Amino acid sequence: MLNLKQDHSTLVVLSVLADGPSYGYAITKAIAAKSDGHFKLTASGMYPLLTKLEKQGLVTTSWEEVKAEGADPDASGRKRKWYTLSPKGRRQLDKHIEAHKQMQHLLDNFLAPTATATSTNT
Amino acid sequence: MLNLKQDHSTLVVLSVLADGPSYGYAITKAIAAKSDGHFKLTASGMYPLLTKLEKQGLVTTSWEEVKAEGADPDASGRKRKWYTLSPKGRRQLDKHIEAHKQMQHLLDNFLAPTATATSTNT
DNA sequence: TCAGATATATCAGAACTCGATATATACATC
DNA sequence: GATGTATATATCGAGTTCTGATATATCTGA
Repeated sequence: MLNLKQDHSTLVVLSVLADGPSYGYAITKAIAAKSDGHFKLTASGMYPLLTKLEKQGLVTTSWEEVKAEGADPDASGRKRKWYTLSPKGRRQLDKHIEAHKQMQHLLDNFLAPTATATSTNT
Repeated sequence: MLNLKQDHSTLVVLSVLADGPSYGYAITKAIAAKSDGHFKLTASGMYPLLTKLEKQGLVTTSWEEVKAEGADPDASGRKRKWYTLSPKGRRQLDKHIEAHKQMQHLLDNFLAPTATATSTNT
C-alpha cells in the first residue's frame, strides 16, 4: 500500500475528476480501485488537497444532499461535496502529465544498467 | 529546472554512486549533466541526504585531501569527503528502481487518455 | 587583488505528511 | 433499540521534509 505524496496525489485526483465529477470519499475509492488497491490517499491527505485545488481554481464545488430511499423529502440528510474539473484544471492536468512524462524520461538516464561508458556515439 | 524530492534524490544519488565513488559537489554536477541540466539537487538537499544514506549504511565514506599542483606536501589543503556505495546500498538501489517501475506502471492507469470527458455532444 | 569556481555543512521558516480525532448519517443484524 | 460497519467531510498536531540563505575555507585565472 503506497501512500501518495502531493505531486502524485494531484495528478491522480485530477485524473479521476477528468472522468467526471465526484466527491472526496468516492475519489479515494476510485483511486484504490484504479490502482488495484495499491494507492492510498486518506482523508487527511484528500481534503486539504481538494481545498487547495479549489482555491487554485482547478475544480469547482457544490453541495448535494444524499436522500435516503423513502426518506422525508423535507428531512436534512447526509451531504456530499461534489468536485468538478474546471477548464483550467483540465489544462493543469495536461501539464502535470507532460511534466510526469518528462520526469520519467530524464530518470531513465539514471535507471539504465550501470554502463561502463563504452561506445556512446551520436 | 526541476528540484528533486527525497525519493527521487535517493534514487538518483545511489545511481550516480553505482558508477563509482564520488563526493558531494561532483555528484550535484553529475546529476545536472546526466539530466541534461534539468535536475537540480542543491547543497542543502544533498548533504543531509548523504548523511542519511551513511547512517543507513548504504554508503561508506572517507576523507581525502585535494593536493594543489606543486603544493607543499605537508600543507593541509582542501578536503573532499568521498562516498562509496556499499553492498547494502546497491541492493537498496535495486529496490528503489523496482519500486519506481511499479509506481510508473500503476500511474499509467491514471494517465491513459480519459475516455471522452470532453464530451462533444450538445 | 579580486571574482568565480570548488567544497562541505548548517539554519530556520515554510510546507508537507499522516495517524488520530471529531462529527454525523445510513444501514444491516442481532 | 443497540451495536457495528460503512459512508462522508474535515481538522489537529507532532514529526519530517524542503529550500533559500548563510558560514567557512581553498583553488584558479585574470
